[in-house]
Amino acid sequence: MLFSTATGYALRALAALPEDGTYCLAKDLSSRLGLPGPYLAKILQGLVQADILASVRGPKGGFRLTRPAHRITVGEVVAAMEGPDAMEGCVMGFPACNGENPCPLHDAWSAVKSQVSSSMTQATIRDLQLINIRHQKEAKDRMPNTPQP
Amino acid sequence: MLFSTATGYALRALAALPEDGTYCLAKDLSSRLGLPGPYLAKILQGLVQADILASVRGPKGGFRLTRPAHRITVGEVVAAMEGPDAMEGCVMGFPACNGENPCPLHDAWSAVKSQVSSSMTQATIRDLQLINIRHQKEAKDRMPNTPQP
DNA sequence: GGCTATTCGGATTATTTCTTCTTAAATACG
DNA sequence: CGTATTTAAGAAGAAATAATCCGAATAGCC
Repeated sequence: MLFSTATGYALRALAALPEDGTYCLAKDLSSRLGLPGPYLAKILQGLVQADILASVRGPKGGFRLTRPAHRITVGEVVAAMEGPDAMEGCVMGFPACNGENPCPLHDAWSAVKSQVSSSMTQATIRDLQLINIRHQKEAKDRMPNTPQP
Repeated sequence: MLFSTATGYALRALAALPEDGTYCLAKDLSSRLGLPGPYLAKILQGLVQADILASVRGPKGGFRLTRPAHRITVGEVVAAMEGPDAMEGCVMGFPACNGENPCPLHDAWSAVKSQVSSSMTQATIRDLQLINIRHQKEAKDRMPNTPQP
């Protein structure tokens, strides 16, 4: 993966939140996604401080997005998790690599960076939600004889 | 960086080895490159087991490439360091992401992967050596009044 | 209003992985 | 055969990941 596991967890959690702004328990998220509960809780706290999530404690509390899902970009989340310049520097860590004296992967990587960066600023949490929805639908279609009420 | 620091160190060390197959000390490499000596030594050991380096211990010993630099690809080194499927899976770690149900970065990332992979299998250690050589030359040109004999 | 159950917030502690250091083994040379 | 040199391997430290615990805030109920 390109990013840290924590960033992956953050994105998966955000994509699993309900769209209607209902508060959602950290515990529910972790059990639903199969992620380590306490670790996820800490990640969610960080997202609150980054103003991506809002939290309320006490009964009926939990976490929700501060904005509609389509107003939160993937890039924003990555920046909050990994720091603003996560993709800087040479792919291979060569200090001598720069535009005038490029490493063999320099151009490929530059292209990659701008491509991924622009995709990240375009893609929103809403887009990620759709993956899960499609994924669930797909699973359902494969097994039409689901438990009846 | 795309890869781990250890992989970066490995590539930098390989690129700094003499071309003529002379044995080179781990200590020399680390001091020349400014890398932590013991850690680099361990990395070099791993490269020996991957049949990229050969080592001899004792006086006049050291490390050297098992093949000419242009016969060792960057991809081979990365695979030895990071495992064969270092770039597999979704960029964001989404389990639900696949070709039929892609995440918003899926296509961009796929393009990236094939681009970087092919660059990696084409680029060799020899190419990396050239960066350093150019880099040194450049530094020299900027400061023509170097110490005279 | 006060009590209680619920849920986040922060601190502390374990576990694993990554990095660095120390000691042991091997080789060449006198 | 002994000693200096150099890698090899295992031990120690640092950082990331994951778990646990208790305190603080909120909502609902009596």
